Amino acid sequence: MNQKTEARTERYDPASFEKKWQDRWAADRLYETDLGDSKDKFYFLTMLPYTSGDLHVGHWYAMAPSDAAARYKRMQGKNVFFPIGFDAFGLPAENAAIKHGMDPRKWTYDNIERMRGQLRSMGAMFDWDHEAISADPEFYRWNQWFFLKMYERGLAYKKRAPANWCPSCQTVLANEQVVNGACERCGTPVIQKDLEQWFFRIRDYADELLDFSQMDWPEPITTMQRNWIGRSEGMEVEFGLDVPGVEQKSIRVFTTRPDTIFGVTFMVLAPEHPLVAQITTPEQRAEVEAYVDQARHATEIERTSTDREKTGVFTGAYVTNQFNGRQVQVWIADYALLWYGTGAVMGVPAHDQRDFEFAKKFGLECPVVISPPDWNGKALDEAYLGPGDMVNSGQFDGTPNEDGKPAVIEFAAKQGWGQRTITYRLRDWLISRQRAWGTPIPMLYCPTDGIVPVRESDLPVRLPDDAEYLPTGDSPLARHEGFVNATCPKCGGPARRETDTMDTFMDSNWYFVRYLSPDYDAGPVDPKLAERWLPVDQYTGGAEHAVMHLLYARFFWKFMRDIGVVKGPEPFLRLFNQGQILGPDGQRMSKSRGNVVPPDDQVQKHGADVFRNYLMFIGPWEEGGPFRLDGISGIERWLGRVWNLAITEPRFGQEDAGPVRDMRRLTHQTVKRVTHDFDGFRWNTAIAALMEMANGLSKARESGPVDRAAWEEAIEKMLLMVAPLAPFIAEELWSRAGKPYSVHQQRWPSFDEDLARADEITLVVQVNGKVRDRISAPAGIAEADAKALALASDAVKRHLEGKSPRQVIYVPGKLVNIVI
RNA sequence: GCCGGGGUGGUGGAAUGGUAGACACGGCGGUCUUAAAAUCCGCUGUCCCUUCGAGGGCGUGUGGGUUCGAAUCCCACCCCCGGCACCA
Repeated sequence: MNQKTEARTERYDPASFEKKWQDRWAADRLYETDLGDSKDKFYFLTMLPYTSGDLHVGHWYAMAPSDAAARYKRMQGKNVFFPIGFDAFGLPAENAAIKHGMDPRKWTYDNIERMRGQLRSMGAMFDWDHEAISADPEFYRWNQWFFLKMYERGLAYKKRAPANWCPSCQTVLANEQVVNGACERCGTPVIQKDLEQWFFRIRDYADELLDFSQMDWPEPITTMQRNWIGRSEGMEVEFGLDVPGVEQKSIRVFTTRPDTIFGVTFMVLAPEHPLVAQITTPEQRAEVEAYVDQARHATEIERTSTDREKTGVFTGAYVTNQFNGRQVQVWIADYALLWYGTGAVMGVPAHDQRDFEFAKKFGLECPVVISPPDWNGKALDEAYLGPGDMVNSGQFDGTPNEDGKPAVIEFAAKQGWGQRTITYRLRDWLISRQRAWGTPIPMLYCPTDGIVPVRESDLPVRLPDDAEYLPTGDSPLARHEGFVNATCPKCGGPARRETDTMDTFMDSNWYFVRYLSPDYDAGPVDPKLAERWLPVDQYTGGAEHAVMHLLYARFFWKFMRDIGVVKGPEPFLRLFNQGQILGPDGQRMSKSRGNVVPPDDQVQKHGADVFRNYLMFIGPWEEGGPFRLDGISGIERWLGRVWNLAITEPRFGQEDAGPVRDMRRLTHQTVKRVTHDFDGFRWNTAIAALMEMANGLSKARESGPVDRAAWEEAIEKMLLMVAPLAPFIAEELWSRAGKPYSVHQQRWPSFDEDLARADEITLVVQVNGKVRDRISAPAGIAEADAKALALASDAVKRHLEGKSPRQVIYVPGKLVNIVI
């Protein structure tokens, strides 16, 4: 340092104060919410993290902006509850157990301990007193309780359903463990094996789930849910079956096109359809069996792909179309799915593209029964899907096909052949998992009493501490004698426990209810708190959950409402789905790809404030995208500038009205923009506005003395706006300015429309839609004046070339377009 | 394949019927310094013309359309991302 040095200003050094404030906030319990006071309550929920190990950039990307939004709500005077917990059951823990010989419980809880520390370093205002962990018996006990309630109400039932099965490992595989149709461990081709499994009747709620009117969700998400539920109205109709020795005398199909019933030339059964074995003729048997076997290896995506070459096999059997007495060949093809409709479809080649291709390939007839406009009676080149009059359709000839649909249904009903039916693409929810690290399903199998539920008073059914995880064929719990052997509550005799566990989506169905009273033991939630704090006001989480979790949770909420645990139609009033952050290579981050960006190094290097703001600045939150560190220095410079502006006073002095007005306008305009952007979760543009403000204040300070009142107002409002985004630096600067602790308990700054308004506008002048001039004009300029100003422009005259304008369009305060 | 989202400078992005490229990164030039870093200031889509004042053409994945005016709306196509029911 040389002797000439002025009092050197201290530089922005996050490491010097971030830890200090983190500890202070924790010691003061600054973020603890008084749940007893529900005045202006705001339940802000972000999806709970899975206990995968270390926190990665994706967690920060999800949680830092959620934290900023929760802080903003709090500054607006809401009593905000912002809890956190851990999704602790699942496959990765079990994989770790198998791979490293570790106890999945230890793996999970060690991860939680590490993640807690990392989450605290983020500076988020989580209320740790309400943490819930799904692997705690106090939590999963209520999963079991809910299961029993489902069972009591007939909403839980058992049936056979296929699961991925590796014949070599003798074990069930998750879809993730199947790579190109083969077992990831041993490479053996995976087959579908039928197992007895538990289901929840989500379809009973399908119509109610289609009602999105009681919540404010992004439209793409509701569209996806609507399509996922896939409600179709149509007809279920019987085709006569007469195969010697087969008891069943008809096959039912579901169709959304009853108007095309006279055009049926074949029927397709799903290869798994129970009738297939019975009706197949001896000559066709070998071919059919080979096809059925082959279909067991195909994934559903492959089977339903519309651009795949159609495959299928004739069973040798026929059914009768009762509408016209026509004999119709019965085929099997893998594009028919057993679970959808009746597992059988009628083939109308002329009016369904898939049927058309099938018929063409197998040389089946293709009679037209809906007349295309100006149809000449010739064969079609492709299926005709549009409207038209029914033809070749007996007594229905000449009926417009839309009227024909109800008419055909009515006729079928009168004849006793069928009826109007609604079917859904949505399937009942299979919740059984043949795994050890999950909630045990609380059911018993008694040789005398059959399936018997565990008594409520015997809950929780605890996971054993010493299960074996190595894959040897059975579910790991099935080999644990102490777990399996139980007593039947009905007869007192020996019984076996159900050894399957529940899908982990069960946990995420209701964890946000548990947060309210994680220690409550008289029920899943303290009813008083449920009444006061539910539903969730704002939910944030990854877009990848748009359908499954968010639909299951809505279903489960409605069930909880029906058993009186919660009130109201929907769990999440407002939803925001952020995009997914990808690795620098544009791929999903995963350890196996080696593209995981650990946030800890960055936090160490730049501080938590810089890192979280960088994530908010890189683009619109809903879009996500590849993560690169390229621009982080821009955020560092901006916060450095905020720091300098706040800790070094400018020269104050008397000033002209103009610059004072300009500074106040900058302040109020920025508050307006930032408020608006925060409301829409547009962090990137909010930060851009704050950067412009900081740049503007720097410039004002450099160019001479500034007005004290305007400056102090600017700095104060700027720090308040920075507070939700960068909680550490805001607190430090607020405290240095001698203002009362804590900046996070202050009110969000207000703005004045008049002060925010610009005095001058730039009037854009176009000739034939091309910009030719820009003229500065007073903000309130009248239309006639604006047009006159535009026509007087030299640039405009040059482009008019003497021609006179045909039309002059004026967009107030913005633009004049002269059309010639 | 189906459902949903997206494609804009060298890079991340802004603008959702009215000035394309705000705000940043990077680059170039300057200030300060013995020097470097940091800071601060200026320039930065592209091509043409230039008498150096400026002027003009092109430009938002591709092709077409609607409109006085299109990144924005409509139609067709291409590519990328998410989901597709046992990863969570």
